[in-house]
Amino acid sequence: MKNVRVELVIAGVRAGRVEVLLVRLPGSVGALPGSEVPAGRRVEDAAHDALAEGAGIRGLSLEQLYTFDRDGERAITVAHLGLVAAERHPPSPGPGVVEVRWFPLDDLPALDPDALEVIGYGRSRMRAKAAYAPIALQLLPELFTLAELQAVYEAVLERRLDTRNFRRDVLSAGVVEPVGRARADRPGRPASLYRSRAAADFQVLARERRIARAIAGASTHGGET
Amino acid sequence: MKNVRVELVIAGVRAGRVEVLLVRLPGSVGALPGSEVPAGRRVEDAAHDALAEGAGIRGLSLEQLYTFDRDGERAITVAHLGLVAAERHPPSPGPGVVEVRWFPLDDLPALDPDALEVIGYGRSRMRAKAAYAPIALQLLPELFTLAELQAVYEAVLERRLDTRNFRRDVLSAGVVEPVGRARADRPGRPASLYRSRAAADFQVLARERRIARAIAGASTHGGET
DNA sequence: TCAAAAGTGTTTCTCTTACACCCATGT
DNA sequence: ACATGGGTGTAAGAGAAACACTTTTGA
Repeated sequence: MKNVRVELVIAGVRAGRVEVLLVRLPGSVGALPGSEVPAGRRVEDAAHDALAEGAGIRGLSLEQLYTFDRDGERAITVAHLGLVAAERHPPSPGPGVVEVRWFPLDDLPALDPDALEVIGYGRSRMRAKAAYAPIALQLLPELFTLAELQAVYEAVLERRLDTRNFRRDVLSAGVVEPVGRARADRPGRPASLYRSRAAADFQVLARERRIARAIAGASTHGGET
Repeated sequence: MKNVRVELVIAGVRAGRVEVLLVRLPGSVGALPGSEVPAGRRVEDAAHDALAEGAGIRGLSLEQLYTFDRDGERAITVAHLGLVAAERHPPSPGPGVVEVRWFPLDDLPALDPDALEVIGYGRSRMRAKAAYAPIALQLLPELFTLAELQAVYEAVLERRLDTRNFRRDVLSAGVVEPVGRARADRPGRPASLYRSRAAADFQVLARERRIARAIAGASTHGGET
């Protein structure tokens, strides 16, 4: 018998940076959203509960990351990863939570080292997954421009992509479709909007690897060795 | 509070087939080695214990696979994967175990569906890992021929590799070194023996991907699309 | 008319794949 | 001598990467 906890790495991308959701509990520094798993509750359900209760975010699809067992005494922690469009999920602190906020990965507040390790796992998984699944589509609102899509990939993969190659590959993969309208709010030529063709089913099968590779792997632009 | 179990997928390769270790407990069909995790024991340590006690195999490096929580009531199961050279680890049944044996993946005995699912996870992980880490070196005895190495990859990847490409890639990757001697026990030209240059550190870093790809990806020979 | 972002094809190169014959030994 | 498995190089093709200018809008 052991105490079992869930912890959540909820990741989004904003302004070209990957961000994670952190909560602050009364009298403590920042931490990942999480909770104890009650005796009769499934671990995955408890993860959803913790996210809903701690940060007011519901209906996300969560993926198990790793099970940590640090000391053998206290509890084991089953870490999960969730990807969301940050702008569309303004988090609201639940009961017993002082503050919930997005923090860029490269500008995290003071955190306990275990949480940092969990975040590291999340970041790796995210990057690895980008290589075979169109995760960027989960990180954007329903309508987006190809430049925004590219920016998400660049943030996740931490390298610059070549625009021409990227556009060619994404379009020929057929995972997005143009909505035709164009923004005209900012200076510069307005971009056409697209939406994911995958619609509801973001779960990409392994045999669709070719598509995923196209969308993920689009070539670099003078990257390092 | 929940009961926590460990279960182990111990995989080897023999005669060109991937095999897993199964135990038979009194009055039950086959099952994966495993046990409850005692309260004060780390999960990973418990996994090593279960393998030592159930099958008499020690000192293996184990990798966490996934944490299963099937019903929410009984227990959660943290599954692990271990790779071994089957010939070098003749399993011996521990106390309370009727029989321990290697079974080829394509010829498993009656098993409960949960165990099959865990084995499926192990098989996927193994195949995926072969793409970026030289796992085949863990599946062979200390000295081996390149033909044996190739056979292991073919078993794990479930496709045939082209001998010339395979040898070129493996040798140019520099992960093995010739020991120079040659067997002369069977008919045919004796093969030179090699050993892993990685010696103790089988843990291959991500940035060595190029090497790993070389050893893993060596080209197909008229495989299917 | 200028600043700002969007959009568009072609060429080079590297990596992957395909392929067939001679060599060394045991019987 | 022959049967058996070991060992070797090259050429064609596919996929990845590099590269610069024109277009459309707001200010």
